[in-house]
Amino acid sequence: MEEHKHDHDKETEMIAIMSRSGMRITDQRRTLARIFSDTDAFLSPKDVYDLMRDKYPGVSFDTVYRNLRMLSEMGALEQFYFMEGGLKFKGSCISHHHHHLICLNCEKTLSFEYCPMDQQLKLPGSFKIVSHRFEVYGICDECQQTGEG
Amino acid sequence: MEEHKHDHDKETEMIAIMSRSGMRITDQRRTLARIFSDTDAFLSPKDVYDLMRDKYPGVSFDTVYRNLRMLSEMGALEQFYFMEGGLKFKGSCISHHHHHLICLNCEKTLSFEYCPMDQQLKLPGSFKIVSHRFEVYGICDECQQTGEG
DNA sequence: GTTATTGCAAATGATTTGCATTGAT
DNA sequence: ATCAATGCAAATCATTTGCAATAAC
Repeated sequence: MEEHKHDHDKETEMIAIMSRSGMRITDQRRTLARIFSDTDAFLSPKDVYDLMRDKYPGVSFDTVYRNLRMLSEMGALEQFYFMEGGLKFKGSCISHHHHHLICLNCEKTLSFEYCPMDQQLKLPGSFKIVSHRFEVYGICDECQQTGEG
Repeated sequence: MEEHKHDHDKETEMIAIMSRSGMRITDQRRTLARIFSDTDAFLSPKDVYDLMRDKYPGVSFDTVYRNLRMLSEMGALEQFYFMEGGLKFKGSCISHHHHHLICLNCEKTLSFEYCPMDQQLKLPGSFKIVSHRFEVYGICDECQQTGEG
């Protein structure tokens, strides 16, 4: 059930972000960019570590963590905390604002354009709105078919 | 900046949930019900532990954890993972479906009725929708005034 | 050559578990 | 009296840190 619709633009963009932020482009980071441009799913640090080791048997867990954190901080990755699965990462879609459908089974994501904040929400009190979060969870086509949901 | 709009109904409801689920009503749990009916804010396990200790100097951290987890599982508490602050809990509002404004400063919450899923969202693919999440983050009235945001 | 990045090992922090004791029913 | 809940200590798991060796610029 591996995803391999490699998104070359995303890979290039990720490396560009690193460069722009003054990071050095190491082979590990190149591999990270490759991993995240190869999938739309959320990956745990362990997932990433395992994928990295395919190419770099000697890679260390802390380097994976360090890089995941740095890439998140500079916006190349999105973080998400799954109540059951802990913290996971996916390549971020910097290009435009949108929200996600998230498959509870395979954790792949599908983005969509509708944003609730575009409505005239009348919210109580007078909060100064800073950000919002809207996600829809379910079982994707594929997982429904393979009965894995 | 303590909240003390004690919600007696919520306290009663929480204890009722425990009873219904076959839990024994210990003093610690009574105190938990009290703590969560005294505030609309999210509390970390450490916050709860500290509040508990006011009444029970001898209470242990693991008991707090155990009870927070059990109460979440039986629906008396809602969990939320703050990217910066980790896992926190608040008394859940079982009565009706709604979403929250969450103050990024004091973590108090304000509920509102608008739900994006009531719109005719046209979502891509054919996900089987299971659940959703919508939260608005900002700075509450109070924190704006005290300049803490 | 200079400075960031890596791998290692060790430290930290959060959460969980086993077990004898205590307390609610 | 019975069985679940507690407190303690130790175990586990995730994440972070210090530092010398290494690699990118």
